Amino acid sequence: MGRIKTTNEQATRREVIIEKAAILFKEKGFKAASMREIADVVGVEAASLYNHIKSKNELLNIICFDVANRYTQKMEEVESSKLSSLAKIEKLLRFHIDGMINHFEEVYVSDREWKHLDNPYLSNMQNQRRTYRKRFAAIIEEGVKKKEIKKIDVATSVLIMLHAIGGIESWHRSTQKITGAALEENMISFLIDGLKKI
Amino acid sequence: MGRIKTTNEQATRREVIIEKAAILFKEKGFKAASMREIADVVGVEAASLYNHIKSKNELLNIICFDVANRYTQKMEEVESSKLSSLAKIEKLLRFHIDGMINHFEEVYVSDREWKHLDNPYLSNMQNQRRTYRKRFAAIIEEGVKKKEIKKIDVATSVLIMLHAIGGIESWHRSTQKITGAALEENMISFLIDGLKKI
DNA sequence: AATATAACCTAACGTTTGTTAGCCTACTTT
DNA sequence: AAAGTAGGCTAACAAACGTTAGGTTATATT
Repeated sequence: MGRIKTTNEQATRREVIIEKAAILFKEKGFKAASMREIADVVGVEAASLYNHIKSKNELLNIICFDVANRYTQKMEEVESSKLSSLAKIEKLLRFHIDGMINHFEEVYVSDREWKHLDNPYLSNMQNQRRTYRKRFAAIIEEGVKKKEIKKIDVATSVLIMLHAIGGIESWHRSTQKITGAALEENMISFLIDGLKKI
Repeated sequence: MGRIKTTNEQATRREVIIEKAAILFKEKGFKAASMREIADVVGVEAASLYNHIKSKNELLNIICFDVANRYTQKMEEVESSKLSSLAKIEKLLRFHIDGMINHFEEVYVSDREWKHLDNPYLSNMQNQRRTYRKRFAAIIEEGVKKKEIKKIDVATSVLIMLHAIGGIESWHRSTQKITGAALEENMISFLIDGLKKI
């Protein structure tokens, strides 16, 4: 069929495959997307993919942990900063929103398809997600204690915030899109206002 | 293996199959859940399922449209009521939350697996979802115009509200659960406060 | 120009998938 | 008790899946 074309940004053919896989996983789901389909999009026979990757599941591993590691790193950065609790939450939210806007496929796949990871990656991811939510909750908790944030149920707010951002998916699909920047401001003002003392 | 046992609530064996399928679709996703697994849970051989249903996809159809029709019906009921816009939104939100708490599997599957419907059901569902969001947005829009709701970007609020409720999934998984009723009140106060004029 | 290696191909494998055909058995109705 | 039917079984199917083996071509290195 021909060789895999690498653009300037994508150094290796491996990265091209991962990128195309992420798009397909997002559109059809991990299980429904086949290696033959990925190969088609890449412009190559299915067997040829195995010169660059070990397995279909490795593709999912890479995508999921790329995202998860970025999130963990950001959390560490934010935690060790000297910002107010409210400002910390805002920073994390903006990071999430930015991720959903600019690395949509990866983030979307990581969020919805991680269940199909196999061990030990699966339990690893479960831990990482649980830990992340706890650290997120701890920041809100601290804000409430310091009276920077109004008294709310912490667990419920975490749940709302982290999932609300998933809604950006429908922004991607919408025909009359407002700009990404505008969306970010709208979301922040809705979510952060929900935490502010009046 | 033995016959399918029907409890008092579940009139038909068909309904038992659908219920078990919904649980499995939720846990593994539609594509990853096999007819043989469903059969196992039901306590029967895979081939026997076809005495009660036409196909695997029919199971998904039933689950998805059961939910979608309930939502459409509720929307009609709310639209034709004489409530304020804010009260209408609250009623719809409470309905969503209640659905996520008390009909978790069905609602979850309907929301995340509808992409695997096949035509004409797929386009039907896409229309129904688009329409629902539009009607939801129209209520907020009206509330803003009548100055019952504070000036916000309507599209963004719809997106946040409808997806935030999806977060109840993580409430189900959490070990130290607050009660469903408490969760409902917490969510409502967060989301509705985001719409109220101060 | 000769050689080494990376990248691709075809062909095939063993599984798993949804589904059908044909038969047997438990229950219901008469 | 006899007959009818609903619900189950085994066996098998064709298609699709992820993946491997082994050979061929293109590119890079010497």
